Amino acid sequence: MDTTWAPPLRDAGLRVTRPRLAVLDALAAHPHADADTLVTVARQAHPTLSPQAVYGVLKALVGVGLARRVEPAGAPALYEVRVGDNHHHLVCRSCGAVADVDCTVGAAPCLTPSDTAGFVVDEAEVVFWGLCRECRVRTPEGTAQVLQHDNRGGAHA
Amino acid sequence: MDTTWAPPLRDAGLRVTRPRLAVLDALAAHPHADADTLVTVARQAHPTLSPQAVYGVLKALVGVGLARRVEPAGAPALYEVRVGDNHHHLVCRSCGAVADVDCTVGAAPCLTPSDTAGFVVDEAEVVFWGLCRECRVRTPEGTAQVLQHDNRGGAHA
DNA sequence: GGCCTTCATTTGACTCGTTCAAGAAAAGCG
DNA sequence: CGCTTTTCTTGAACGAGTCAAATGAAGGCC
Repeated sequence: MDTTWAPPLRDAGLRVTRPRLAVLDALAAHPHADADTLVTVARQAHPTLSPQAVYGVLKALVGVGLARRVEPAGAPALYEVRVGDNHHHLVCRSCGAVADVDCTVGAAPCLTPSDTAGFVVDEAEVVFWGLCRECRVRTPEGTAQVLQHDNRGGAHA
Repeated sequence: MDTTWAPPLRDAGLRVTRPRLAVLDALAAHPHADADTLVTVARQAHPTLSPQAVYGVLKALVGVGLARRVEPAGAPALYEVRVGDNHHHLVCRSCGAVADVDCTVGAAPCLTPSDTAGFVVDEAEVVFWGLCRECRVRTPEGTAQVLQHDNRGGAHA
């Protein structure tokens, strides 16, 4: 599996190191993992790996475009290896689960705001908030409201 | 000015206090301010106001729907009083400036992802990343890349 | 293959934004 | 005007992520 990642790393001008391979494998196995999870997973391949090393590796990978960083409001940052296409994300308010949504590129009206206020836009980031199937089953009616955006105008204790 | 905010606060079941009025005024004057800015501004009306008080007030306001919290990746959270409509934001990668974008509600194809992977979506959050006019003038060609998302992999229109 | 330069990782401390907790003060009802 | 409840103050704590110095590994060159 190591050889799979070596060429992309070299092409990006990065050295091929054990920590980087371990993190990349961990990323491939966990498509939307936070730094902490990646430390845990990558340690199976490289037990002495430190959290800071993972942060460093991730920063390098994101810097050269081999990984992407996603930061849903109110949750630690997530990383994914799927790059090159601009897809978006579904985030569960209750458990934080993340799923990919393919962007309907081409005919994507949402990506060109009507009035750009003088900005030159180069990317549109879309986050869909909701409840995943499991959480919908577990919480009969909108009971759990864990992750951010819990502004319902309801009663207050 | 105080009387302007009192009714909404009461309607929401919140008491009308000096810190809350000060923060609301500060919010109205600075449409996309972070907590720190709000502390500074609100102190003009209420000099003894503490940062924690502002955090508390903001939490209460967001809780009842009088304010909205926005968290652009890589920057401290911003707050705004414009609620009730689902508008989106333009964020400048270089200076962090934020501008509102009216959402083409009604016919908003971006709000219904093709495959929801079992999620029930109740909100779509869109962030447009780019450069504001000032930063474009100041930095000839894509020089500055300060705020997150410096993955020059495959940005897409 | 071994040496050397350079880049990467380790280790540890530290910053920033934010939250938590206990007591004091103010709001609003009767 | 006094009482109850909410809210503010004060001070400490927390998690995620970053920074810096020193050790260690990667890979080009001979």
